[in-house]
Amino acid sequence: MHKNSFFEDVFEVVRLIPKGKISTYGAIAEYLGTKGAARMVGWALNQCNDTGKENIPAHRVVNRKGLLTGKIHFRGKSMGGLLRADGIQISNNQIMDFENLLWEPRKELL
DNA sequence: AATGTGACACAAT
DNA sequence: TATTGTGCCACAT
Repeated sequence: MHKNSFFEDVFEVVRLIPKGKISTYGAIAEYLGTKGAARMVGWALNQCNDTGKENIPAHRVVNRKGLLTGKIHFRGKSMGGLLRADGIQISNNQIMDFENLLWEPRKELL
């Protein structure tokens, strides 16, 4: 069952984030059973910039405070713009109503 | 095989 | 309350 690498697991979970919702690095790492690998989740998502992984809504993953810490790593379109396209409101790199929009795979995918 | 890295998370100050 | 420092784990080199 561990055929997929950690990165691929991350991609798979991120792909499941519904439009209009967002998740966090820590929540995803925790769901994958490696709670301490939150940083690794971000690094994995960095690979999303590569062609072929454009289906992955990396913009829906933020840190646990709802801050768009990863926006600087986006090439081309801005992270905030993509989130707004999902109907999410942003103010000063902070997702509005963050807690209400949070999608935790640990709960949702159970 | 060992060391370095990183889009985090948390505790201590 | 805001900063700072440390842990953390899987991947890259």
